[in-house]
Amino acid sequence: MESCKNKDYTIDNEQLARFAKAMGHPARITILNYLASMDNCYFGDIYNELPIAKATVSQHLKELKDAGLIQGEIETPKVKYCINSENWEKAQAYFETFFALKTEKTTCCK
Amino acid sequence: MESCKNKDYTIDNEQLARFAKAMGHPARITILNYLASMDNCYFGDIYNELPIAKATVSQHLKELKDAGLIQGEIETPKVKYCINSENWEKAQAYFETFFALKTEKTTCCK
DNA sequence: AATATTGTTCGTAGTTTTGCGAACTACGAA
DNA sequence: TTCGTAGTTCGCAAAACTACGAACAATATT
Repeated sequence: MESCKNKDYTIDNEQLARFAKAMGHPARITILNYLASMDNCYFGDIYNELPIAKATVSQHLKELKDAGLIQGEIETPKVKYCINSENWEKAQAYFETFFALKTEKTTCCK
Repeated sequence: MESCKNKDYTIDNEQLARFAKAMGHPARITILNYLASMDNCYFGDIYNELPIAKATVSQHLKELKDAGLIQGEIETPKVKYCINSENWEKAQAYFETFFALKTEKTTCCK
């Protein structure tokens, strides 16, 4: 019957997935938690919170930055990272909306 | 100086990352959206919502099931999927708590 | 018994992720 | 200039992810 399956994913679903993917690693959750609750947010501090090599920390930070959840600023000789508030709130709204979809539903199976 | 870096990730951070990772693909977000808003949730319906092969759909469903976000039930000859409400709420709470951490903070850089 | 329906599983291919050490950049201090 | 500090980038390896077609299982229909 070949039903019309040339659907693409919606922009919103892509964006939510992007945020979720960025959060999809314990190191990155730890980083975000740390940044969300601290004022001091230098690379070295973050590195000390994590059980991984600094090269790897740098990579995770890059991914979070690419996803828009954090931002960095050079403060020679250190690098200061922090939450990107604008996108943080955007992400929060995305997740909130997403989970709210379910609310009043009855379970459909089992 | 070898600061003590044998920290592990916390269980909560691991769990949140697990949920986030499961949500980290547009196909899986689409599936969850669909299941969260429908009562009919057979494999075929889900398959028709997605621009990918059924083998791939099956794989994504398996990942969501492994992460605990959905559950399936055989209703010969079909398979009925739905949200796992208990874990859905757990995930919702995890994300809510996570994002709430930031609230009143001033931006720490830039 | 042969067919059709509905999904799952297998095997495979290509891409991405994760992680590390080593090399590198940029700057300040000795 | 040489050294130390603070991070990033490079190159590599192993593992995980994404996707597909083909084969398979389980049941219902002809």
